[in-house]
Amino acid sequence: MIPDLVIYNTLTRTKEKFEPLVAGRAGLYVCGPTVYSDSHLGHARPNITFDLLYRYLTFLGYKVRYVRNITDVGHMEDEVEETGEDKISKKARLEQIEPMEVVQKYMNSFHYNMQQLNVLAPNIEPRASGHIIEQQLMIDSILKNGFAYEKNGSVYFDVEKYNQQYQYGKLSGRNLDDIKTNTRQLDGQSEKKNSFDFALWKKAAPEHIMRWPSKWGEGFPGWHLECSVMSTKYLGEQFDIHGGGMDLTFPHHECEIAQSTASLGHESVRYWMHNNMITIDGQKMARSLGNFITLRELFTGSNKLLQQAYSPMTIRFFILQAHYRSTVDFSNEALQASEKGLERLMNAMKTLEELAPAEQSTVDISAIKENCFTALSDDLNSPVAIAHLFEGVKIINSVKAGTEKLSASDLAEMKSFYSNVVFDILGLRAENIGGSAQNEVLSGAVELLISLRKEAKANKDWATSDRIRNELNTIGIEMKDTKDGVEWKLK
RNA sequence: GGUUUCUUGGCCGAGUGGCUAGGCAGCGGUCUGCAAAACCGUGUACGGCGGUUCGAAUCCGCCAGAAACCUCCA
Repeated sequence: MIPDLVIYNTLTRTKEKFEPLVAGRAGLYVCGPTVYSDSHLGHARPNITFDLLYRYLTFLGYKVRYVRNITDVGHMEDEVEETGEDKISKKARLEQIEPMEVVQKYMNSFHYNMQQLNVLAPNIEPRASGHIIEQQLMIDSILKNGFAYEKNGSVYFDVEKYNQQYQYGKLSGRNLDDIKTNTRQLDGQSEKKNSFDFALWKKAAPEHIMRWPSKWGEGFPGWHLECSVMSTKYLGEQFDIHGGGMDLTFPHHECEIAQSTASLGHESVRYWMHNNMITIDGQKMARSLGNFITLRELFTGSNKLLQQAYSPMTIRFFILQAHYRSTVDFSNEALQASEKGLERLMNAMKTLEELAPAEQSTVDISAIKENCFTALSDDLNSPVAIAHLFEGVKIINSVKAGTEKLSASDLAEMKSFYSNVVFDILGLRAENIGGSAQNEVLSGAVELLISLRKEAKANKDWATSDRIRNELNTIGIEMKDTKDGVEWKLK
């Protein structure tokens, strides 16, 4: 009853049915972060998108191996830094600490942010610095196959030569002639045969902190090599899905294809998936543009652009409410809308647990279920799946109000369906469960105030009852009278 | 300049050759000592101009505007 999963393959620019290389198993590689500063909202997108994919594949019964790398060698900053030092060593200099200390610090904060967002850990999280030997071996094989050349202690990929035999640019829809006429001339490129050649191994300048020995001299691996190496090491020379941000399509993923092909004689990736960007005022949010909001700032509200703090689940829901291949524009209004929508959904989840079964159902729930899975199977259309969930919310609330009825079996089906989709697949979780706050002392104190207020209300002493509510509100505890008693939560 | 893509109601955001996406806000109502919340109901939009078609917001062309990539980037 769940339709076949169809995913959009950047390579063919069409939606294709997902057919794994090995029946029942799925191999997934996703480009992870370069850990040199705090993660921002933009980083949440691919991680949540591919977390959804991972969760959905798992739900569909695949045994998934999910590999997501940590880039801890650093990428070149040719334009900004004429010295050509990499991001990590630059940051290390600024903070006067070891490069690996920078890496550890921001890797930890990245992991923490991902946990907050309920992003599952990958099965393998390889680091570029831990695969220097493997990278050198791949360079060897590319050299041996004649698609690279050494110059002054650096090794470059020979794009023109590669393009004679294979097709450079197939992923991003470019051809070499266009690239030739349009590539900007950059400094320090005299070593390369052509400006569009890229480094496989780069000789380390004396001041460059991160360096490893090699047969070409001390240096460090090129920008694109780690992914080719680590994906095939852990998933095989050919594997199912490679994901990442759209901005990585060219040159990063294009170069990955070239490296793997030049080394192995064939491509490795069967389905390329790319998530779109998060924009702010219509422009891409990026570290380099300086228009980013870190996840920590979002969760605490400490950024001038933010009118309030937004919880991790609000951020997750916000991202899931847009299709992963569309841009999604940041705004306080949009996030507040997501916050309220999520609250409505989660309240319905709670209500669902409390519903009493009836003899017979007065509504058909099968359509919602089917529509929801149809949407998810259609290239992970989470916004449409969520829309169908909200149709169910209406039913749940109507049952609670007594205008509709659900049989015991339908009710059980609804419970498992909502739990599957909301918790397991979309990866949402309940937040702000006030009454059962972790802190028992606080709970006890608030319960006492609630009972005092109840007495005041019984005596129609509105001044006292309002005072308790208002002053708690000032302190940061929100108290609400509902039909079923008093609810409270930390704001 | 090249490559790719986008333009949907007050805001966000799906989708589609003919059948109300959804959320938020607004409005009306229910509930309530008050407040807040919650719940129910409610909106007929697809950049402009042409073309194809019985019929287009959906296909084609042109125009306008925007973005991503071409340079590290999620």
